[in-house]
Amino acid sequence: MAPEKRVTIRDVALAAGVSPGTVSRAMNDSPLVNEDTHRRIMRVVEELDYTPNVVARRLSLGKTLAVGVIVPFFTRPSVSERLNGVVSLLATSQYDLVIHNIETPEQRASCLTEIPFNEQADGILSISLTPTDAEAERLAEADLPMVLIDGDHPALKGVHHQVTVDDVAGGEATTRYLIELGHTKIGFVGDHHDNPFNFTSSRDRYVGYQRALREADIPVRAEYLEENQHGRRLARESARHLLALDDRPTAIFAASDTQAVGVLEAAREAGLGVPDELSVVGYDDVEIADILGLTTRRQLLFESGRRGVELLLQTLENPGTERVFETLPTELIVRETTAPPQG
Amino acid sequence: MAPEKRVTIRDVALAAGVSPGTVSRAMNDSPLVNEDTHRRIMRVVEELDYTPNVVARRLSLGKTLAVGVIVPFFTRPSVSERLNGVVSLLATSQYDLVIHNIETPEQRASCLTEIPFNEQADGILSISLTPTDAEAERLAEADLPMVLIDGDHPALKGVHHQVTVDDVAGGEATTRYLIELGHTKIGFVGDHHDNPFNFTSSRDRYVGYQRALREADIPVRAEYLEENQHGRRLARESARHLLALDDRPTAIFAASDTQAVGVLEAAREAGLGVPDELSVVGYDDVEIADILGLTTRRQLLFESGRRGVELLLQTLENPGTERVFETLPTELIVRETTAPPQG
DNA sequence: GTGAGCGTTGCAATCGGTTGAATTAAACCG
DNA sequence: CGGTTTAATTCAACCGATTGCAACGCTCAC
Repeated sequence: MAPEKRVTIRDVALAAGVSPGTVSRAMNDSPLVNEDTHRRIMRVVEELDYTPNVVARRLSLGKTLAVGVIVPFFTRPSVSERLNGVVSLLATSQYDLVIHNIETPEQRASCLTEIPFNEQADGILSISLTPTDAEAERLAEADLPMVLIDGDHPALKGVHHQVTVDDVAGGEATTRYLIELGHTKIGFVGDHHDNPFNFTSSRDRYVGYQRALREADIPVRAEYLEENQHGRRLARESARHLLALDDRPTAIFAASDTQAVGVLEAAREAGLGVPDELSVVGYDDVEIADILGLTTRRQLLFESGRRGVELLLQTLENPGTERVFETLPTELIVRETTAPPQG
Repeated sequence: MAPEKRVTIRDVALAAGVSPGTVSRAMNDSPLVNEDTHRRIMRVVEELDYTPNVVARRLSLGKTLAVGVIVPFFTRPSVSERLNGVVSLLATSQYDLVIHNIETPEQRASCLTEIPFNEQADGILSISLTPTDAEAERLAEADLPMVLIDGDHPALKGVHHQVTVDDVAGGEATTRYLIELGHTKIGFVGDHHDNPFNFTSSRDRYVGYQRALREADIPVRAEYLEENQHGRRLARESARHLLALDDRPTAIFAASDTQAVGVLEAAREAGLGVPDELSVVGYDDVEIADILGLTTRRQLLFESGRRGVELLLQTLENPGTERVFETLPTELIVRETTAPPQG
C-alpha cells in the first residue's frame, strides 16, 4: 500500500539470512551456491517480488545491456520495415533498444560522432547511413561493435559487420529489364546524388542504370536524370520535367517506390496512360507498390534489419567474431506499370 | 592510439588538481564552484575529451534519464506517425527513448505489467493501448509518470496524462457526413471489437456510427457490420462480404485508412465504380489516403505524440503537475471517394 | 590428530558518478 | 585582533549490483 521503497539485493539477503554476494550469485545461477540456499533465496525473491536494478547491474558489469540504433527518417516505409526487423529480433534478447532518429544533417553528424562514444550502448546499429572517410576513421577508434545495415564503408576497421544490397547491380538489372522491354528512352528520378546525409542508394542505382545503358549501347542523356530531395511531391515535380521534354522518356526508373508514386501522379496529370504510354518502375517493394500495382525491385528490408541484429548479438556474445559483409539479393516484381513502349 | 581506457571524473580531477566532487559540480554548473576553477576544469574536460558515464550518473541520481515507449505494431503508418511526434520532441531533451514494440497479446501483457516496474525508465508513454481495469490498478501502483496517447482509462490514478481523440464523436460525425450525402445503407469495416489487444478505436467509431444512424432514424443492420483482424487484405475480404449482400451498402465506412484501401480493392474487384456506385471513407488520413484520393477523417497523429511527450517531460521536471486529459480534434477531409448515392 | 582439499559463503573493493557534511581559507566587522 | 560569516573545496558515504579473495566447516587420508 505505502509507497514502499524498492526492494534491493540487501533486503533479500537479510530476509534469506545470507550475504548480498550470495544472492547475486544465486540470481545469476552461479554454480557456486548450494542448491538449498539457492532455492531458499529464490523463494524470498518471489515473496519480496525482487527484481535486480538494471542500472546498477550495468554499472557493475560495465555493460549497458542496450544497443543503439541510428536511423534516418524512420517513418519512411522502407526504413521502418528494416527497423521492424531489428525490433523483432532484439525483443527476444536481453538488450534494450535506444532509438536515435535523424532528420537533419546536424543530427546525423552528432549521432555518428557522439553516440558511439558516450557509453550508452554495447553496440550500434546504423541503418541506411554511409559514413564518410573521416567518420569511418573516428568510428574505428570507438571500437564498439557496430553493424551497418544498408550502408557500407570499405575501410571500416574493427568489429564492424555490414548487411547491404548491391544497389549498383540492382539498378543495372532493373534498367536492363526496361531495355529488354524495348525501351531506349529511360528517365531516372532520384535523390540528390550529392546530399548532406550522404545517402548513396539512389546514386548507386543510377550508376547501375548508366552501366546497363552503356552495355546496350544506349547513350546516357543528362536531361533524363532528375535529382531532387526525397519525397513523393518532389518526385512528382521531377517527373513533370521529364514528361515535358520534347523527346520525353517512355519509361521512368524511380529510385524508390515513394518516388515512383510521384511519377505515377505526374503521369496521370499529364494524361499519360501507364503502362501504355509510360512505364514506371520503383525500388523497395513496400506496401504502396502492391496497392498501386507498381513494378518494382524488391529488397529484403525486414530481413536486413533482422540479420543485422543477429550479427550484432553474435559479436556481443562472442567478441572474437570475424567481420561479415553480406549482400542480400534483390528481385524484380513485375506488376502493372511496365510494358513495351508504344508503337 | 592505444585503446586508452575511458576517461573518468577522477582523471579530470587529477589533471585539474581538484577533487572529483568539484568536477562533478562544475559539470553540472553548480553555483558552488568558483568561476576560475570552473573554467580550468572545463578546459581539462575539453583536453581529455571527457564525457560523464551516463550509467553511473543514473545510478547515482536514481533516475534513468530514459523514457519507455510501449507501442503496438509501430510499422503501421498511423502508429509510426505518432511515434514520429514522440521522437521529434524527445530528441531535444536529455532523455533517451527505449522502444518496446508489441506484436502479440503476450507481449502486450508483459510490457504493461513489467516495464513500469523494472526501473528502466523515468516515465512511460503508451501509444494506442487501453489498459484493462486490472492493468490500470496495477499501473497505478507503480506510481511512475505515464502518458497514454490514443488510449484511455477513466480510473487511472496517479500521475497519468491522456491525449486522446474522441473516437465515438469522430465515428458519429463521419457517418453523419455519409447520411447527409443521402446514404442510408452504410456498411462498416473494422477490427474485431473484442480483441486480445484491447484496441478500442474501431469499436468506438462503430458506436458513433450507430449513434448517427439512430439519430437519423436509420435502422442499424447487423449484416452491415464486418469485423476482422486489422489489415488491408482482411478488410478486402470483409468488404467482399458486404458487397455480395443482396441489399448491398451504397457506402462503406472503414475504421482506418488501411482498411479503406482494402475496401477500395474489393470495389474494384466487384466492378463497382467509386464513388458513383460505392462511397468509401476512411479514418486517420495517412499518406496513402492522399495518394489514393480517399475521403477520410484526419486525426492529429504527429501532434498527439508530440503533445504526449510534452506532458511527460513536464511531469518529470515538475512532479506536482496536475493530471491532464486532452482530446484532440478531428477533421473530415473530403476527397474523391465519396458522393451521393446513385439514382 | 593434523593437514589437504573441496564446496560454500562472507567480506570488501569496485564500477563512476553525486551530494551532504566537514573543513579550510579568505573576508569582514566591531 | 579575535570572532564570525561566507565562499570554495575536500571528504566520504552512497546508489545497487558484481566478483576476486579470504575464510569457514567438513570430509577424508595418512
